[in-house]
Amino acid sequence: APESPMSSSESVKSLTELVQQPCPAIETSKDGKSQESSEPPASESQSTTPLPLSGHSALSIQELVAMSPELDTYGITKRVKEVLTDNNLGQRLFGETILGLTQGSVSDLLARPKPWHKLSLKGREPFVRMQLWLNDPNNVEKLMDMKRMEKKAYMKRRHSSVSDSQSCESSSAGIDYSQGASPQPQHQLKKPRVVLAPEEKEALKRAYQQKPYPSPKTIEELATQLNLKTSTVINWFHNYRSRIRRELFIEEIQAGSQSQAGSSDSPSARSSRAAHSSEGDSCDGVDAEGPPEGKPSGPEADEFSNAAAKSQGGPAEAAFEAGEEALRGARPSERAEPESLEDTDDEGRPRAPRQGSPAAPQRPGDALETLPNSATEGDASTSAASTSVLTGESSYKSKESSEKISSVPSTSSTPGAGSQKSNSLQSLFGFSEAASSRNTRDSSLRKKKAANLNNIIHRLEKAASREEAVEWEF
DNA sequence: TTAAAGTCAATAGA
DNA sequence: TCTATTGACTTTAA
Repeated sequence: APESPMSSSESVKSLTELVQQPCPAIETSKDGKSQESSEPPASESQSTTPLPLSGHSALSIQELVAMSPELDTYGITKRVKEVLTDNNLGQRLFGETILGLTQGSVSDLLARPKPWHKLSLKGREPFVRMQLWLNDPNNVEKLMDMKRMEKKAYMKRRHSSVSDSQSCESSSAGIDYSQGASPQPQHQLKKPRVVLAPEEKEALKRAYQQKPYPSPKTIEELATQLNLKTSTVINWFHNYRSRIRRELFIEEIQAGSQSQAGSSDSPSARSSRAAHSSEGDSCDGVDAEGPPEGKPSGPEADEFSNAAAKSQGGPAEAAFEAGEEALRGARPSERAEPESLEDTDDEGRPRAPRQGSPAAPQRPGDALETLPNSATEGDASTSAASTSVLTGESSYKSKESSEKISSVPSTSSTPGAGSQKSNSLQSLFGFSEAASSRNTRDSSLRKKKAANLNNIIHRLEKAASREEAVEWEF
């Protein structure tokens, strides 16, 4: 609800005050973990608030989140990153003790924060925690203490080798939900992680460009062609869509922030606005949102243009064909393998094979050999295909590069640990250094938007040809 | 049921 | 080590 910059910053303050008191010392907060009960759903196993907040306060984190004003997620992460790096504190420590998240999640969160208004209640939680942490004058100190304690505990454990589960201190200290004790029997059945080969990724990306929301049939086809499990393909599309979307968010945010560097409105407002605008001008907000049917827009539609172009050929089929084509690049490698396709690929573990997913704990080496593919490169027979691959690839490259830039390096702003009260919230987004990368980003955005339009057109054509109901709002 | 959102956790790279 | 990436899983919404 908070709209005006003013109100948001003010409320931030109040929020801040609300929670500030409860977290005097980290250790206390630690032991205060009992109150986890407040955590509603199933997630209790992990994360569950080890956090330094509400040690005893009546407010649970959920409540705080619920009553939190709009926060400037980008600014918050920026400051957090600064504080962490300035004080040599790791994401793991921070994540586990302050956010109740794993390192990877923290990394992701810090690198690609979604705008506040795009976050669900759950998704806002970490940001509220970060804000609270930033507001805590002793934040760094506490984390340092934690670090020390962890180390001590570790040493102790090591020496006593007793593995009596790092009971005490750990609990008092950061709750090692890390791997720590592996309380239960080691999950014997660990599924090896699937690692998609670059060719496979390329093929999937191409397929995505043609059709961000492939039909089951297409997915099936892709899976078969690439010799991947259907679920892997499905997961890949889910993940890719969602990640692309986030990329767009940050690009928008950054673009927005720099375009109005000097403006006085609140950062939070700005960030959200930026995001909105993007959606807005993609005429349909289509972009980032693109739920299944209603709004297709594929965010990163970079190359959608091609898709659109070709799609017009045939309606529904187009997508499929596209998929087919997309496969070409990757296929060669698969093809090389006799069994790969149809050939009853061992259903037992359909795709496992390829990249070390199989029983073999996949090592780089394995992957290499398995993926023989090898055929791909240099194989004249595949030249045609590879050509298309290359084409596609180049575009990805550019996209990727633009993404790179987009990850703005936090710079100035208010580093200092300690007292960066909410005021910082207001000062965020003042960066101008980003300007340097602006052109690239702009063009990238433009490309994406244009691609979006193409995609829309494409889908409209499709829809029209099959007379399916369309409800596009332009 | 499907897609999105949010995470985990393995692992790739510095 | 630490951070970044990413396939898979879980929860939430529609």
